[in-house]
Amino acid sequence: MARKKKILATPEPIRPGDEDLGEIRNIVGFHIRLAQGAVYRHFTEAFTSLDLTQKQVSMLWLVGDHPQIAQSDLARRMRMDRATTMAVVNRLEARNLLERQPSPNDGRKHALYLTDDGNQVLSSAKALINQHEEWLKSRFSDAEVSTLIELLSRIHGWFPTD
Amino acid sequence: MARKKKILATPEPIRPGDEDLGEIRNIVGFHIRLAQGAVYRHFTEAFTSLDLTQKQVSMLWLVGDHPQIAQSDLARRMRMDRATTMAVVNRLEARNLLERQPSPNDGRKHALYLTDDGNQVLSSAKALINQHEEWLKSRFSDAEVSTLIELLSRIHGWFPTD
DNA sequence: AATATTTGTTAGTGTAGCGTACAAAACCAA
DNA sequence: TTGGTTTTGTACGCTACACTAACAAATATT
Repeated sequence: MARKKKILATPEPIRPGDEDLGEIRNIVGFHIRLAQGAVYRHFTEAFTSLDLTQKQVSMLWLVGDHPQIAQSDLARRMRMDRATTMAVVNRLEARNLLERQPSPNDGRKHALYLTDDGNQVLSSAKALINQHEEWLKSRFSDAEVSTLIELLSRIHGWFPTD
Repeated sequence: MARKKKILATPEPIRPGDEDLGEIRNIVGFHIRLAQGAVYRHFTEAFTSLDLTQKQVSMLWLVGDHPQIAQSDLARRMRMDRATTMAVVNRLEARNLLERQPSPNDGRKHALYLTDDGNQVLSSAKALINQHEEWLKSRFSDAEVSTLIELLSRIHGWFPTD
């Protein structure tokens, strides 16, 4: 049930001679993928104790911010399809962090809300996220962080509102 | 064997009222993940005909640029562990795009090289990558592209050499 | 009322990351 | 040179997740 994870799977350190990536170093998508990988690994390490993935935390967070949200709404905001959203919700529900109840307005929808456990876990998760983000942001100035978010937003299509 | 993929799984369009992401919009990692997702989806669509993933193309590209490279070397450059690298190499080898041969210098290593098919597929892949990158870069000025690559490099730890 | 869309759901496929364990080759230290 | 350590490739198993396809119930549309 719980993920087996004892040691962080840090990629092996770069060695002299390994640095040359050839032409591929000019491919933006390649850099995004490597950066996401690095963030993913650090995130996973940071969340070993809570045993949560990036998607799971994002989902808890969004449900916490928007109680009674429907799965389809969650899926749109997280840019996932319904089937994948189902799987993540199922996992969180199985761990009693989140529950489904029928929506009063629309019989097709299920309203999602956090359980007491879910709220507690979300609080801990937010604390860990702050540490994780500090690790991530420590290499940038505030202006660079804003720039990075702005540039990334142009790719994924959502624009920061402040 | 071949992936079944007929229709791009574009996430459903954002609706009025969906835009509010709450506090999570300030999390850099969240934006990186969404951006990677958007790039991944466009990449997958672009590579439907060749039936290749981002990792598979990156691997073909690196092997093409560095013939006789060992798996462990590939893994380091792509920042993957050996087990995952094995899986990707196995898939490419099963499709006759890439082959292993014993390394003359080091009996432990296997030298990787592209087959004729692999070279041909890589050429097509590079053409598609150019189109894909155009799609990605079209929203940025040249200076912004450089900035983005530079900022992402600080995360994944590799610095562009030009 | 008939038709179309939305939503949740299940089932199945493919890709990927990681832990663990093992064997062979290479390297290093005494 | 022997004996311990490291590197490399490999196999097995588990988890996460993106996607397709298909279905039923509820709702919207015409």
